Amino acid sequence: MMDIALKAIADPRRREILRLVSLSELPATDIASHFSDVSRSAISQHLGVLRSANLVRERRDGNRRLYRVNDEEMARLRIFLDQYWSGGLDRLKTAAEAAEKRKK
Amino acid sequence: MMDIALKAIADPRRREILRLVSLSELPATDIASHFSDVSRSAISQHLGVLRSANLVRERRDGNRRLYRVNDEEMARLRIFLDQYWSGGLDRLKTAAEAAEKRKK
DNA sequence: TTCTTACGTAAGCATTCGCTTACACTCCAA
DNA sequence: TTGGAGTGTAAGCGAATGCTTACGTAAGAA
Repeated sequence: MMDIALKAIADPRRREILRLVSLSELPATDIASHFSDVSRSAISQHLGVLRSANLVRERRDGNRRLYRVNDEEMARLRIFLDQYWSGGLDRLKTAAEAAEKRKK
Repeated sequence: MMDIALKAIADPRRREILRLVSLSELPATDIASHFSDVSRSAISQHLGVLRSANLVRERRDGNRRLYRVNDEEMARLRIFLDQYWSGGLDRLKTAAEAAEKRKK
């Protein structure tokens, strides 16, 4: 079931959508207009994927549908990855911090 | 370029492989024998995907090829996700911790 | 040298994916 | 009530994916 979410974020276009709707709630048209090289329908289908992965929430406002990121599901996905990768939040945290320190 | 890694971990079979080689270094045959419902060749191809995503390291030992997880690349992937999802490690950490606390 | 083990890789196939075009529906304003 | 704006969805298509079988190759063992 977490599989669907992982497949969803594996697509760069969908990650960009997630980034947009994490900054502010947006109607589908506005989201689509951010992608000049692809049709509105394609974006609508991407939104469908994100919706079925429960990574975005949809709210109706008259004619429009406003999307925003589902922070809770994102957090759940993150926890899943944490536990999967290293069997513990702590070990991962130190690994990430070490890598970040090395970067500086 | 992080795309390849994300696509790689989107597959449940490959995640299971990563889990195995994060516990201990293993020859390809041993890895394959963990999957009864799929051929050795399929696992070899999965290993190829993980290798080109730089998520595993390969070491030759005579006839065999020993695989282990590449912790450094995993950490890089994790940092990428952290920054992508919430634009900062701190906000993510608190969100994850809050979700975990809610779970208890 | 000649097997055998341990592997990667090529070819082919069914399924999935991301996209486009075309269409259907729901609001709301005129 | 008619029309346009905002949106999801069906159909179809080319490309990518995951799998199988078959083959190729390197490293010991016999």
